Amino acid sequence: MDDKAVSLRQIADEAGVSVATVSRVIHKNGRFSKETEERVQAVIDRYHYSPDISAQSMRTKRVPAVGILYPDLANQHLADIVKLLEERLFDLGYATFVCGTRGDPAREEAYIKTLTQHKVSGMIFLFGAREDQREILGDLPKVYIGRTPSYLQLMDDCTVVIETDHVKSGYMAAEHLLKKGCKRILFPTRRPYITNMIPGREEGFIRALKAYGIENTDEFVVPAGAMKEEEGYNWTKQCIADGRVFDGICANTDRFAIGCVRALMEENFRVPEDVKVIGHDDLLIASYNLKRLTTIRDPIEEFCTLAIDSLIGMMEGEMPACNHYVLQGSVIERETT
Amino acid sequence: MDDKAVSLRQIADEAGVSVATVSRVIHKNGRFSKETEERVQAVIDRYHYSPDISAQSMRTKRVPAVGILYPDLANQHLADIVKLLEERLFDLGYATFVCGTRGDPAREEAYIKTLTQHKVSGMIFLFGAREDQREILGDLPKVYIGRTPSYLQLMDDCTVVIETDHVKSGYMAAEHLLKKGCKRILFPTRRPYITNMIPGREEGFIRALKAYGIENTDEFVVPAGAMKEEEGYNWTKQCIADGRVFDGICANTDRFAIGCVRALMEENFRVPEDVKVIGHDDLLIASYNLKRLTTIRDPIEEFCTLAIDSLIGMMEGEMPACNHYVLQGSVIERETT
DNA sequence: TTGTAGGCGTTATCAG
DNA sequence: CTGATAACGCCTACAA
Repeated sequence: MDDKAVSLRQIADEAGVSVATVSRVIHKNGRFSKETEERVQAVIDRYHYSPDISAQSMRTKRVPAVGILYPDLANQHLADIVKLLEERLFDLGYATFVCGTRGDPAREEAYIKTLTQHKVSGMIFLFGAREDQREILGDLPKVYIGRTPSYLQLMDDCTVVIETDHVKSGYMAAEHLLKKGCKRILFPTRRPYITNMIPGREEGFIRALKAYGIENTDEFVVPAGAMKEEEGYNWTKQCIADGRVFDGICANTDRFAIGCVRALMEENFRVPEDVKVIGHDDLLIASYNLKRLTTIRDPIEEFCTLAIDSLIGMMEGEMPACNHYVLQGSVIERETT
Repeated sequence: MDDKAVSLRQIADEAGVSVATVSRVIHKNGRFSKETEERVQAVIDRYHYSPDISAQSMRTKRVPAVGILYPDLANQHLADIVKLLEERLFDLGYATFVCGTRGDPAREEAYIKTLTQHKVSGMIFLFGAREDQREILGDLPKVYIGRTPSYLQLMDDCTVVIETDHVKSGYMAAEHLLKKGCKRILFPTRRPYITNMIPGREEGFIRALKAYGIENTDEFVVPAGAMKEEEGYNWTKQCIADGRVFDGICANTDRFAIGCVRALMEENFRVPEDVKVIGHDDLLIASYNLKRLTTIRDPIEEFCTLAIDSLIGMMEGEMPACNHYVLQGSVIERETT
């Protein structure tokens, strides 16, 4: 009753049928009698038989596995998503390969090549497909979460994009502060732009300001560097040193926002009384900070559910019902606003 | 010059040699002339040929991939390790499968079965192999990081364990506080014990107290629940409510410690002046908290380097030079002590 | 040093 | 409904 090395052949012999029949029974392809099925199934169960993946993939050109590509797993937001995707995929019979591209196009390409060689059944890109890989990937099912690759003009039947409406997110963040009474909200903007950034949020921010009667929006968009704690801290200190007057900060990331809060408190501003701060991402870190951070959260569970459903569907040959989902983030109000 | 469907056969034909020769050249098995090698290699390069993994694994029973099993990727400590391992493995030619066991033995077993079916070349267990899988896994190379499975009595040539000396860690944490002048340090202990816990730290804590002349250690070990923020918060509030007198807390995790700090500040204790707190793990969250948390950090880079080196070695047929590495953590001093 | 040929475990085609 | 049998692409004795 040992699991090792039982082959289709042996099952067939044991059941007194041909390999073809066993194969049919396994794949429920019909064309076998009820009676044969039972006999074969019994033997399969008895031996705990399951097909050899290598042999299978040799003919089918496919392995029951998918690859997930992302810039960096040390980013908790991404780790959370990978976790959800992987666990769900496993339950559905797919193993998952992970690929930390570091946002490096060369590395991304290498990963794609490797995944292709491993004959994955599908791929999921998280926040960062750089190059146009449509040629190489052909009609392999793929899902892009979080961002629409610029080259993806028209959708085909093998790709689905799931993202949040960043303009809306930016708008919501700003509006949250405006409703709390802020009159002068600063928005740290990445200059120069990098692919990774989400300009939509800035646009949403500006729209919100205008909607609330603030016209000179340029004054409130202040260039910043990267979007980590360090930069948030320095940027805030600089704003203060420059004599800027403000009562709100609409940060692009929680990590940046956390740096802002620290700087503000060091400079004896009260948060949220003097300055309100809102972040983006809802990292764990956001809820256990200096001040629990108010933030905008992406609906990652929904991301993942949609992604898996779409991907599985495509991998099973269906056409995606929709190939561009635009979801909405939500405000998680805590102590900084 | 397209990459698709070039087979050994075609390369052989193109180069005017037999498939055997091409295979030998690829695997540098010797038994071919310098001249032939060049000719063959040229064709291989020209076609960007690389062997079909499925076909290869069908004979070799091995796929250039390893599986990493861990309880939960939402735990940042684990995500950090997975990141390091994966990126390194990829550079060495191995893809990586990830498996979130949720600490569930049944799930773990299912993952192991799947990985076996995929013919991984090795496995890495992070903080949590539950069952004795030696039977099933046979002599597959495996590395356990962070914890020695209880059943692993004697080491064989296909398994390596890498962990920190938890007694030492507990000792260091306590000693750090003692040296800072703490006289009454509390240690939250998990009751009842769960597999996941690391009793060694408690022992180290007790030893440190005794070494510093404190004999009634029982008084300072206070039962707690899980080791998250919530529990740390409640546990601290309870200690205060119970009228316990203390000037230090030696927490088992950063997350617990963070809850402690929050509770302390709410109760108007000054940190670190009135009470000093030290955590464990050095999560990102630790360095951007209410107060930047002093903590004990495991040498995860070293974990990963050793793990990869050992695993790769074993996968290439070498015997591990050492099969039980016991490393030391280190104190990262910040604002809470 | 090089080539031939068998087999790894499946799936799929094509007869019965 | 069922059974031979030919691929699939590679590795590796065994021969030459």
